[in-house]
Amino acid sequence: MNSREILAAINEIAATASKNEKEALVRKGVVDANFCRVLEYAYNPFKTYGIRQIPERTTYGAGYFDEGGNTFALLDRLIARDLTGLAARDAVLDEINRLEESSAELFVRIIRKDLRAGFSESTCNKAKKGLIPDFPYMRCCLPKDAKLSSFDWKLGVVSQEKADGMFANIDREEGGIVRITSRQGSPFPVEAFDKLVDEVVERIPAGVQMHGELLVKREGEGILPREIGNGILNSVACGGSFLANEKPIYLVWDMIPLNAVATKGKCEQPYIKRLSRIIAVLNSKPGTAIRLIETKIFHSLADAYAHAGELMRRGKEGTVIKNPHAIWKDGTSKEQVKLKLEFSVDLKVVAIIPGTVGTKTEGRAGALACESDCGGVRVNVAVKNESMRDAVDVDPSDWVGRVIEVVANDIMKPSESSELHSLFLPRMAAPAYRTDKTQADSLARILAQKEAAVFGETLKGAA
DNA sequence: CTCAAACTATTGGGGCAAGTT
DNA sequence: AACTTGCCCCAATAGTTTGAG
Repeated sequence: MNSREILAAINEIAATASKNEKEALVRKGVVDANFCRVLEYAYNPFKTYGIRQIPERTTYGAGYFDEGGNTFALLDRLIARDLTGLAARDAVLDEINRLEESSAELFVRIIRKDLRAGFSESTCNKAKKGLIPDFPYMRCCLPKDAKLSSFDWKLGVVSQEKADGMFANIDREEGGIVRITSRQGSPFPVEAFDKLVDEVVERIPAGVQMHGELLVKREGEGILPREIGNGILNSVACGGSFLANEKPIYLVWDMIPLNAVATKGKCEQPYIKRLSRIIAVLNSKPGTAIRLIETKIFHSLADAYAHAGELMRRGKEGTVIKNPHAIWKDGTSKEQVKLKLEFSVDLKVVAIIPGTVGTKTEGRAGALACESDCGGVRVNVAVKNESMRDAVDVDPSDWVGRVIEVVANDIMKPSESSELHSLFLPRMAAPAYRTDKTQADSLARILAQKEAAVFGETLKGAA
């Protein structure tokens, strides 16, 4: 297929509502090498182009991909950051101008990493196994999606700190190779983690993958807060290194055989058994960089909530509780549940933020810019749902000045990037503004709301 | 026929590095 | 030197189809 035919095929998939039919069409497409290549360049997470503001076409060409030009070679140069900044923008504009309309559209969709056809990486891999690299990961659910009463409270439910750092897999392969990777599969440079790697080789049996949280410890200051620690880890991930007085700490909570690490993979051994093994492994040889995350066993939900409350009062995010029988699987588990801080506040809408260019909300309302009564807190909150988006678009002025209820998980203090307070994970409580209230909360009241939520968890736990 | 699982798509904040002005 | 952009991490939630019970 040439690039014009490929866009036609993609648009046909976009026009098909049924997921099964989409998959069937993708299956038909992947027999073509060029079609595969388009999927790969669009959805392989390691192929990124370093350019978000894509220039507008200035002339109309007639070319196709790799006919009269070299589209994939250009994409490769962008991936390699051989072309960046204005040079990248110029080269992309030249290519858009060289291509005929459909091909140019396809080219732009690839750079945006979104073919806009209602299918993505997992459908690609169903159609052609291994086409897009993916990284097995078990997610927690929230209490509203779990059946906490079915947990084996009699045997004991595991309650662990929800560490506030950076998730990492550590693989110890049979050959002795150690790999540290992020949730998105990007490798951390092991050279920077030499002491941790030594400890893995020394203490951890071959053929396993551990799951845990990377934190940074600084001499005299202890474990650094998320923003600082993750900043250092981001820098190390980009080729930097730890200072002499800084060292990575790995708080581990799971260990599975490497052969379970696969798309839709499973490890049927119950969590309580995996946990015992981690404890046995760590106890058999001493070390300081790899530690079991804070772990307790409880026999009632009230006690589990009390533990979450205790950690929140220590400034932590909360806990994750796990059914002792929970298996490990790639996907969202209903047997491990996040208990974390959440509170709601009232904010005033000060402006409408437009939706992202290139998405279905382009040219429509995307989010509401909100402020506290005193102006000390400022945060953008996504439009709740489509009917609300319709309402905002019909009469934006009706929304500005209104008060909305916003649920959030934390308050971000002023920083280098913002002189105001902000909220972490803000979302609207309901798809409507409040009709009973015209005054927003002040910063002081918002801080108090958060404190009340922390205290409230304790009360709930004690009840 | 109902409900939950699976998947895709939209939105949020903070910090770093590299590019731009 | 100051500012901007892109990208990494951390997510929650909506809306759809599908398939299990």
